[in-house]
Amino acid sequence: MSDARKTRAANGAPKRAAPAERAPLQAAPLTVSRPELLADGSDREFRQLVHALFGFLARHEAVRAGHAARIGLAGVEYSVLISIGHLDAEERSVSVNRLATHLHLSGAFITTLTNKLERLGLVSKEPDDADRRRVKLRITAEGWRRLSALAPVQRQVNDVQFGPLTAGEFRLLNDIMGRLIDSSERALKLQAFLADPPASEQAPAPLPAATAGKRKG
Amino acid sequence: MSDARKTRAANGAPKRAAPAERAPLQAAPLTVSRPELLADGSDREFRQLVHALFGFLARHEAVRAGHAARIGLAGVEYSVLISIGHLDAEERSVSVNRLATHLHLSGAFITTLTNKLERLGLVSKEPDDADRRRVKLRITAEGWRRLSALAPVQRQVNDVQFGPLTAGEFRLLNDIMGRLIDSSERALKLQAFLADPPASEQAPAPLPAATAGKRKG
DNA sequence: GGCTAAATGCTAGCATTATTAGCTTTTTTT
DNA sequence: AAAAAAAGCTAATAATGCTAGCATTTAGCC
Repeated sequence: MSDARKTRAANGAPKRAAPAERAPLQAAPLTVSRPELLADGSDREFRQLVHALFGFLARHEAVRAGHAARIGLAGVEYSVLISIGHLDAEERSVSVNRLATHLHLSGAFITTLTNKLERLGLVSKEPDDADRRRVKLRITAEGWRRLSALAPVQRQVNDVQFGPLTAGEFRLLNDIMGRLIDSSERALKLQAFLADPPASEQAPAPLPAATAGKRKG
Repeated sequence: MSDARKTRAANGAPKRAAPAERAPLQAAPLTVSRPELLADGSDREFRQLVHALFGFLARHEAVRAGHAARIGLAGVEYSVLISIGHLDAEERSVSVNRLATHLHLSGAFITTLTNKLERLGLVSKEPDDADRRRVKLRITAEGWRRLSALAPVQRQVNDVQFGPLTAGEFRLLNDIMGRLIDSSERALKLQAFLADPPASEQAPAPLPAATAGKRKG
């Protein structure tokens, strides 16, 4: 009853399994309502964008995985490595938790990854003298060597991946992404609120200050 | 030897573990070279964009997971469900493999997911009369019902998530994403080529037609 | 000062997500 | 008709990332 073909084969007769009441071809209601995002009253282009974003994400991650593979790492591991570099340059001291929030991953997972990178000799962990609960993460000389060796190839690939962008589009895209991150954050809060309203509060008050609501990891 | 704090605690003495030759603070070479993507000869903004893309896409997935949760599904399952709807509307017949390539997932995984959706009564699978190896995927009436029930909430959340976009930015973003998907595809091919050049071909001929090269899933 | 509470990171166990390999059935090619 | 290819299924397995519980250090409070 789970394999249509098997069912048919077993029966021998072409008795098709309950043709599932022909679904209304254009039954789908709008998934967005702002007029700026509708064309001729249809959300077709909007759905297209949402889908394209996933498509791009898959490829963007694949490119990262490719860069990472060049120095023997998985995609996330590579992200952890360079993020240590960036945070170290900007903030002068990188802890496990700092990195975890930066990358939106759990502390435990960062622990696992940084331990592996330490074993590989790409990252060093020293106790932080100011707060000895903390660990100071740093890229080792060997770590920098690997990143440097990677750069020439990375440059070629990145040039192709972002080739179609003009300087203006590049700046605008950068700007748009910044705004979309913020608005997505707000959307997530609203979503959590709508999924789990604080009881006795039916009113669809837009933008609640903050709601607990269990959130998936 | 993997836990800096433990080592220290065990020793009692503050002997810090080999301070890891102070890494050059700005040793990182450029990761992109096109002048359109550089500002003052630095790739800082470009790195920022790459990072922002991951940040946004992570939240975009979280929003999808939230929508999905409303009808008791995981993020991918929801994507499979609506993709069946879209492909069915556009192409009139959706097979497992068609869906797999559309979503960039393996056929086996699509089989698993669609079987679950069938068990849940949201999707129907009938043997394709034209080619009986194939299965015709369809959203059931119940599936449409769930999607319709979801829509009002989805609309509110999507309006917030994409709130900052003007009509012009929306169209441009849509256009840019389309181009970036194509260029990313090309970047992946180049990357595969550079990782595994067909031997005896050292010349860095840009844009090879097509190379086999094992690719990670 | 001493007791409690909070914060940091670690380990272990597990859930989810998605792939590859091998099999059966049907279709296509020779 | 036989061989090769294509579609989808199952099983085993890999990668990814989380939660729970623990030890150590720090901060707050009386």
